[in-house]
Amino acid sequence: MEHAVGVLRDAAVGRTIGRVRLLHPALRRRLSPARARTLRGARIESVQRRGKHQLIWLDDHRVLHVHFRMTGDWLVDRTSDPLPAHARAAIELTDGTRIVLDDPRALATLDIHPALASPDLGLGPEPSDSSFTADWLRTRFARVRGAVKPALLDQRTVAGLGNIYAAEALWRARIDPRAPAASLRPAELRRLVLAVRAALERAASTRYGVSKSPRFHVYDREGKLCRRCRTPIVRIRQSGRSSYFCPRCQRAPARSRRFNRVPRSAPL
DNA sequence: GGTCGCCTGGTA
DNA sequence: TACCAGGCGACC
Repeated sequence: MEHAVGVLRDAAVGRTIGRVRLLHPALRRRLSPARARTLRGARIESVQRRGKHQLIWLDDHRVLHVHFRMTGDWLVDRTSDPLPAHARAAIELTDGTRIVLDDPRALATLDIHPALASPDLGLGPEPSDSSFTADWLRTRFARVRGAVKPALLDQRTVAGLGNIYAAEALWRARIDPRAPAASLRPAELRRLVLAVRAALERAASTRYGVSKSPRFHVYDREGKLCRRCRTPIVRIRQSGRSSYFCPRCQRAPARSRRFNRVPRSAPL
């Protein structure tokens, strides 16, 4: 994401939109071509990332709001070039630059927000923000009945964390993805904060090929050996998504096991 | 909370 | 051919 935003910023800021082409019916259903036409002549003032969202601020104070979903990316070329195979939208600038939304699965979204209405994205803190703390997680998770992994994927908990890096972070923090979110102890929450940051920093550096170490510790490693304890990695399904974890070094917290135990006084 | 549908492409 | 996919909103 950081990379994509940089590409967009370099190509677009300070330039003027000539036209925006919507090249896939799903995008045209969401944003009418007539509305897209109103972007003509707008100057791009700045580009901002919030979580997985990209906000393109225009000089008329409207916001062009882009979300890549699964497979979106930017390709920058020239208006005169042939369109790439999976071009779903194209932002043509008056200087001849073309910013192509390349998106094989065509799940990315484009929206225009009216002037003076800063979009409410419903996001929690960025992982790097000082407000993303163990205390914040404790507050969030206290109201959650379900497992920690789905709770961590909720963008209101932390902005920008996806399925892969949620799995990676839980592995780093040695937390069972099935553990009830509300059962996590302070020490685990502190580890989780650091682990989320570490996992995402790793994601950013991998993007540039800085790191030579393997891409993932657990994600997509079903049956392969845990890098810490050599136990085979397990894949399960949680809220419709794959979760990968090490059944040995990501144990459910001791406290939740105690909670689950039937009290001695309870009748059988 | 969980499941489905959106879309298309890669892989077994 | 079937299943899988890094997200998310609509729906139960």
